[in-house]
Amino acid sequence: MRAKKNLIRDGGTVGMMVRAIADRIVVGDLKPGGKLDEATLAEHFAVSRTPIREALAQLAAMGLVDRRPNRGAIVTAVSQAQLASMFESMAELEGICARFSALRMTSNERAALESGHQASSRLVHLGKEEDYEAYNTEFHTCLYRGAHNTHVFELVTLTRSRLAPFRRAQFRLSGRLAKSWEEHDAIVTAIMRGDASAAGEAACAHVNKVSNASSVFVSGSA
Amino acid sequence: MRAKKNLIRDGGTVGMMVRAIADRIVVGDLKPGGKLDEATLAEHFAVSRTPIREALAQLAAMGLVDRRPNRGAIVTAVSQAQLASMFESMAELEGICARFSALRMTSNERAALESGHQASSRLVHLGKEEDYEAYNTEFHTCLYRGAHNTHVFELVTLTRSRLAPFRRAQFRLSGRLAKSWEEHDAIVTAIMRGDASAAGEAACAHVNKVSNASSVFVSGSA
DNA sequence: CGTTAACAAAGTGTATGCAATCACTATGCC
DNA sequence: GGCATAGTGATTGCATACACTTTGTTAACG
Repeated sequence: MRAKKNLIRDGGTVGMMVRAIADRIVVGDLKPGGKLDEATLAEHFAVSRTPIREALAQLAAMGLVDRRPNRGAIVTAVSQAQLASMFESMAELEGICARFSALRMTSNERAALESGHQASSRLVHLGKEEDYEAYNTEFHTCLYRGAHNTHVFELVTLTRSRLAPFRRAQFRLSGRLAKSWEEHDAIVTAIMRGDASAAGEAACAHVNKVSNASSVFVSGSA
Repeated sequence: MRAKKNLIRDGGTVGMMVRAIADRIVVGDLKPGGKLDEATLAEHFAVSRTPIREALAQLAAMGLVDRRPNRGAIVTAVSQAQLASMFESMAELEGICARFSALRMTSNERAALESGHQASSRLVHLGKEEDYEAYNTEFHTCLYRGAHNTHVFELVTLTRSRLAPFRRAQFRLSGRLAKSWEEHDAIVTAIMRGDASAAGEAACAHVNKVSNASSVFVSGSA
């Protein structure tokens, strides 16, 4: 909540720059290991170095950049092992969310989850990757909210933001769209049944599939 | 100035102040909702406001303080619901660590875990609460490391630091020491057997017990 | 010719000053 | 008498200036 508040702080100068820099990192405009010169960034955003330093501090807290003492800040370069650990964590966290969701979701939340899921089947048949990706984010956010645990929500959101750069193009893999929907279906069905452990297993397996799909791009780019 | 810099060699000035302020929050010297005035803190640490601001930013990222735009920073006041969610998260995270530890701990790590655990039994019989508390921290850190997942380690460490203020006095409850050891024993035994699910269950249950024990103090103080 | 030490340049860390925003209070109006 | 509004005080946020650390290059010595 608090971290999110800092992220979404509209109108704030530093918040805007945080999002701008984070976007540039996620998009790949700034590559891992690339130097982030404070003076250059200050000139780019037409501000002084002080707010830039604040922004870099927040980005460092998010794990997107790495600040070395007296040696400047660089875009965080995640090793293959670290990436695997993040995906593994993500799978576990999603499993927790799905488990809790199966037990705690309100009837409204269940209805919204199911209706959105059924509607997304159209996107799959039409092959609308972009739209499905947008819905996918929404779907998972529903799971996070449905767990009714603010701290888990924070942790899973943090992890997702760190993984964002590596998950971007996962749906480009042929057949991934349909498989994703089937995996979602298993999760939704289990949640509707109130079967916590099945929902947890399904969500965990789903993320692990995404992990495998994304690792292709990682090894390809690195 | 130079003499002071020699003193704070480890981690830099801001890191030192972050730990100092965090300690004061954890100890209870600074109470939730208490205002953290930049000028006062700057005078207290004999530095300017700039590094204080950096320290507050890091503390905000840790979730220990809450920075309101243009309204100053206060010690984070966690609601009962948020606290419960954090304990629940902690239980799940520890469960994950124990599960992974059962599968991945090296023989050295297993030996260290078991020997430390057996040695701690002396502390229980002698009723050395302080020493046992110190060992307890070490024990759980072993579990976190044994999971061999850097990201989970980060998440669980973050959560533990946020919960630290509320877990301090848990061992003051009569009989909690012996029960804690028994719960540890169940975890260690399961890990030694390589029984992942049993280890996870045991660790999860252990933290939930701690949650119940700590909630007494929370409701008592608040 | 290789190695080391010193110097210079660049960039981060810190201090201080100024401007903008927010809370509090007092006064005027309803 | 209560509420709204304007003024004042304080505190945060940003900019600029300076000091210290680090790094790369060059020159001198072994």
